Amino acid sequence: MSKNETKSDQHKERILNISREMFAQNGYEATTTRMINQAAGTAEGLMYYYFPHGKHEILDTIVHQGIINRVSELQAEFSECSTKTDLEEELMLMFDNIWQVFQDEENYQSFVITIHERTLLSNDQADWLLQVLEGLVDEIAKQLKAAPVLQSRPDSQFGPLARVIVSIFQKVIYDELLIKNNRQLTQQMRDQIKPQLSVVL
Amino acid sequence: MSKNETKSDQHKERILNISREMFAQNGYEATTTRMINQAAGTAEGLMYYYFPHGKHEILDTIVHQGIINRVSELQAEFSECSTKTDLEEELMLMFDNIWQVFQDEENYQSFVITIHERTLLSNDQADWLLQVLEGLVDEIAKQLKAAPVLQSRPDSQFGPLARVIVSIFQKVIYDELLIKNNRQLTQQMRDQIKPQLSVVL
DNA sequence: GTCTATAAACCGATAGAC
DNA sequence: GTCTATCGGTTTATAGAC
Repeated sequence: MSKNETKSDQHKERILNISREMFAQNGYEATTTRMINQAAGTAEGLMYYYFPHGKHEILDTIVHQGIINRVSELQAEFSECSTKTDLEEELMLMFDNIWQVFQDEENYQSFVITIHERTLLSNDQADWLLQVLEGLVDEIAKQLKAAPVLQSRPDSQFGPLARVIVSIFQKVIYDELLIKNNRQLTQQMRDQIKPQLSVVL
Repeated sequence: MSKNETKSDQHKERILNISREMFAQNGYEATTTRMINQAAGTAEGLMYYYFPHGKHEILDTIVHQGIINRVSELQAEFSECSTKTDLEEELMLMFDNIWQVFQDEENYQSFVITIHERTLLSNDQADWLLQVLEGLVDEIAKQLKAAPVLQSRPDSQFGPLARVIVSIFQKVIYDELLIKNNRQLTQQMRDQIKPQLSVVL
C-alpha cells in the first residue's frame, strides 16, 4: 500500500511472493514452511512473527489479494463497430486482453491456487473468481448494447449473448491453464474462438 | 472387471474407493496413508502389497479410471427436432444428462482430483478430460447436422456451433462444481442456460 | 525484528511373523 | 495375503537469546 516500505514489510512481502509462487507450482500441502523460509532467505521463526497463525494464514492472505482489481479494469469499446467483422475483431482484442491478465505471474498464481486449493478455502474466498466473471459479463453486455451493428436486436438478448461470449472465452482459458498447463497464446486458440464468435453474433 | 472377485481384490478396491473419496474431499497430500488404511479397515503394510510404489500409485490408478467411458456414452437425438423450441428442449435434456454423470460419486471424484492434483499428473493423465469434451463437441455437431430445423445453415457452422454449446455447458459445470462447490442442479442454472441456447440457435 | 535450536507429532515406507 | 511394530526422516510450531 504505502510507497516507502520499511525493511520489515519487505520481508513480509518476500514471504508472500515466494509462497504464492511455490503454492501455485507444487501445491499448498507439498510446500513446506522450510522451503519457503529457505527460498525467502529468512529464518525459521520469523514467519510466525508476520503470520502468527502459521502457514494457512499465508494462504488466506494470498487468496485475499486476488486478481479482482485488474480484471475489473478490463474495458471494451464497441460503440464504433458498424459491421459484424468490426465487432468480432474487437471481441478478439478483448480476449487477448483477458489472456494478458494471466500473463502476470501474480494473477496467474492466485487463480491457480484458488482452484487447486478450493477444499481449503471458504465459499467467500473462492467467490472473487465468480465476481470477476460476472463483472465481465456485465461489461460485455453493456458494450454490446452500444454497438451500432446490433441495434436491431431486442434488449433482452444482450445479457444471454454476453454470457455466451464469456463462456467461449472461459472454456479456452480453463482448458489451457488448468488442463493443458499451457500459458502460451497460440494461433490455434484464436482460430478456434473466431468462428464461434462469428456464429453467435 | 471379473464378476467373481476374490477377497483380495475386494481389499484392493476398498483402498481405491476410500482413497478416491478422501483425495477428492481433502486433497492428495493432506490425505495420509494411515487415514486411508484406517478408513479401509486394512493394516498398514497391506497397502504396499497392492500398490508397491506407494501412495502415488494409488493416485495414478484412480486417475487412470477416469469418467471417459461413461461420458462418451452420452448420446443425443435431434433428428426429429422440427422447431427451434424442440431443439432447445432436447439440448436442455442433454445438459441434464451431463450433469447427471457428475452425480455419480466416482465420476465426480475423478474429475475433481484430476483438476486439483493437476501438478502431480502428466499431460497424458489430464488429457482424458479434454478428450471427453472433444467427444461431446463431435457428438453435438453430428446431431445438429441431422436436425431438420437447422437444414438451412451452411455445413461449416455446425462445428463452431457445437463448440459454443459445450462452452455454455462447461462454464456452468465448472462454476458450480469447482468454485461454488455445489452439486445440486437448480432451476436458476437451467434458467440461465436456456436463453443462451435460444440466442445462439 | 531477527535469529538458532529444538520440541512434539506425524509422515511414508519397510521388516518380518504368521 | 494380512498382520504388527517400528525405522528414519520430516513436519509445523515454539522457546528463548540477541
